[in-house]
Amino acid sequence: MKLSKKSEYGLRALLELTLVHGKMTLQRHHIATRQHIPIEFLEQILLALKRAGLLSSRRGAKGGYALIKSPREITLGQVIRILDGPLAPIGCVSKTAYQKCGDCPYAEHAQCPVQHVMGSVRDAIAGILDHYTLDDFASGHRKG
Amino acid sequence: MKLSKKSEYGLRALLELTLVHGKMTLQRHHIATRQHIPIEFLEQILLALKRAGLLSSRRGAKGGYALIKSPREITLGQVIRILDGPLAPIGCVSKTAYQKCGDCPYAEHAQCPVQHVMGSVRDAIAGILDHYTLDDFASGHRKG
DNA sequence: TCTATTCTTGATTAACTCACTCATGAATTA
DNA sequence: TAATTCATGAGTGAGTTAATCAAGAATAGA
Repeated sequence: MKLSKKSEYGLRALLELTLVHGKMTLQRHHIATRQHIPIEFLEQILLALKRAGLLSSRRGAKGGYALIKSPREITLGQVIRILDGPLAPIGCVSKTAYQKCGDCPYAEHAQCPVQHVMGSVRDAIAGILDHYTLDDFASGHRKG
Repeated sequence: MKLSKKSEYGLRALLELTLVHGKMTLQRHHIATRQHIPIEFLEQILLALKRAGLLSSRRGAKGGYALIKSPREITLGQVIRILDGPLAPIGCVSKTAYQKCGDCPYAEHAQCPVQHVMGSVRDAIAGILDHYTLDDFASGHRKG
């Protein structure tokens, strides 16, 4: 049930970008220095977030990265799905990337007890992360 | 945020043992066949659960495995912690295996936003898995 | 245009974990 | 004593994680 370094770094990078949103862009080395992230690894992460449509970037002197959308429109769930894949603990209960389990003897007719519990775990995780925006994240407050 | 095959198999094996609890023991090949689990891998899992005090075993002809405790006293949270380690998505919010994060710029004084959200994710996961017993699991019903 | 700066792409890597598999040994029953 | 079953520890191949490296393309300013 682990969050990867990739996602953790990604969230911390987005936090920096959220704090300056609307005011300025940030270069990778600024983000890397402030958040103690290895710069080349950070790059991969920022590019993945760019490809997913969350960030814009400019090359060259005075280049940098910026949030494209409002921090209120981006949830942590979205970010983690981009960087780590589905939130569900097991493929057969994922709503964004369902995969039926090959070896489960209960198969698809879903009397599977594992599927049942893990379904509620998935809902609990997604219930939090899909309602927690970058804005909430930056202000450090929880949403009701 | 994934559940390993090891834990999944472990839960399915315990399900079989729960169904016959108090009545008989089961041999690894029975469990393996019924639940489609590779037998040598299953063995490792059963032994880990034995070492953790959940199962008893007997060798030789008529040997087998059995639950030591009542299925009402064993939670899925316990099982997954034995086989997969802590439930928490990140070490610094684990209650059973806390580890402070080395590179986080917010360090221990816990104004860390990542720590904050992941803390609630941990609580949500543990809230479900630590209250869901093998008994609930076998009856396929959720606890209120 | 030239140069320095910065993002972009793709390849490569070491270390680790996952999901087994194998070989050998020890206990139990018949 | 022979067959059966659990017990232990080592080994393995594939895949993932967390980077690292090298070379290229866009931009700004001189």
